[in-house]
Amino acid sequence: MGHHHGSDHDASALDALVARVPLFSGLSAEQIHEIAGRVRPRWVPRGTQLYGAGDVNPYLRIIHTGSVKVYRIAESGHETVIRVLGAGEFLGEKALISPRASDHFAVTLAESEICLLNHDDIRDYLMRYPSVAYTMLETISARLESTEDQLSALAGEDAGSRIAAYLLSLAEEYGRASFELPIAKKDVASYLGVTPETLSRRLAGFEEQGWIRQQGHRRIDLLDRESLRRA
Amino acid sequence: MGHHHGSDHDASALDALVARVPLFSGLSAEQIHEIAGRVRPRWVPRGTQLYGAGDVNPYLRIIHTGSVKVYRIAESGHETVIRVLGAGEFLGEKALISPRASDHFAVTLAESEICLLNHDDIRDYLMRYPSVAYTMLETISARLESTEDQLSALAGEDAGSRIAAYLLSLAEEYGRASFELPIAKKDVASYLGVTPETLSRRLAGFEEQGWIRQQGHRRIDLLDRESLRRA
DNA sequence: CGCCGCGTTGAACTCTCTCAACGTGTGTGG
DNA sequence: CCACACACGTTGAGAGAGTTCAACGCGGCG
Repeated sequence: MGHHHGSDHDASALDALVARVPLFSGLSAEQIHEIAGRVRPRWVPRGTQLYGAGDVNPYLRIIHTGSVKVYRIAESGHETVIRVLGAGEFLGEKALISPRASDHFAVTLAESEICLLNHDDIRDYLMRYPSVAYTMLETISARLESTEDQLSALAGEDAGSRIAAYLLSLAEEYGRASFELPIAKKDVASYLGVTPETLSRRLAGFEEQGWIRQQGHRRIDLLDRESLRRA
Repeated sequence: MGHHHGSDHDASALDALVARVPLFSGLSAEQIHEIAGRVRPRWVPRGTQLYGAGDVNPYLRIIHTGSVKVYRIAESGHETVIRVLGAGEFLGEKALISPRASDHFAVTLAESEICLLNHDDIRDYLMRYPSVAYTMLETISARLESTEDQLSALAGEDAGSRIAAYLLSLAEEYGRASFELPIAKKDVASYLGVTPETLSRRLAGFEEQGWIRQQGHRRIDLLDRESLRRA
């Protein structure tokens, strides 16, 4: 949409940008303005690696538009997608709290507008504004729960169940039975702890059963949610 | 050791108990005393279920002595041990932050002295004492990282590697090559995402290779860490 | 328009689970 | 204090789900 790659916001637009970030939702206009003064928004092209394992990362990153894939690479070389973050979400908080070298990777999945916040600044806000700390606690806690969900599903459910559950959760999130996968199938596969081949075969199986319909490589229609739920 | 099951602490002993909790390590003596006044320590027998899925849990629990196993049960019925908490650690914070019904279980693995803190009180401390919020953030963030570790290991490493890595992490934690498993083998198996049979076979294999030695059902000596690391 | 990465399909393999039987130790009650 | 019981742990054999390796078609980005 014709954005320049750089800071093309004037001061009030920047305030508005910061005000839309859930992490700062409890703050007053003055406090928002203070933070906006410390913030550096950047347009980042698709496919950019924000950081990798071993990097020291003195920034908290806030995603205004676009999306970011966070993943790990096990010693065996296997890549696991941990989560995908979208507009309003942040990443890089781990280094803020326990400043060891990061062991995960982050890459943009689409062109994204991302703000960088200095760790020292954020730590200052955490101490001065309890609502910021509390909101961050809420967010991290929700991530922990979701990661625990993935873990117990991986340990306890078979591939078909995990895939079906994932489709149902997408449908619920979008409020529709027809939707596009938010990430490439290979990333879905990694996120669900299966190989792309297995994902492909299971989806083909679901389609054969008449439970879903696939159009192109991304669009999926759920035709029989009840059967999927029982899968 | 002859403890009564009930509150057998006098006021100053209670202060000392609270002062030893890492969550409150940043607070002054007066602030500790204030919290101690709100706290109810309890002796809980081994094997007691603290809460289960579906329970609404208006308490943050702090473990003074003993240990607690936190686990989930997947829809398939499969039990997954998420983590084991020991002295100084807390549980029940999820309900505090997003008060939905809990979907996990907690049970004491040994007789434990546990404090109950009202959610309303804790929320109050979080807002008034930034160091409490910050320490909680540190803790939850470390748990998130450890859960992500489990997840990527489960998705990317085979059973032998996970077991070897677990043994090595125990040795590092204790600072010795000889140690006792902190939990029963069946719980270790669940934590590592394998069946007890597989764990037993792999440990027997390690022993056959001369990498470890088992004594009784709990004690393990690491004889060749380098080989374990390569497993 | 060309190319590379993604997705799909097939076939063989293997790791782990499942089911079953047996041994062991720990805690409890007589 | 001993006997028993039950949960835990071990070992064996068999089955199955998912992976791996390979080839091919397609489509989207440059």
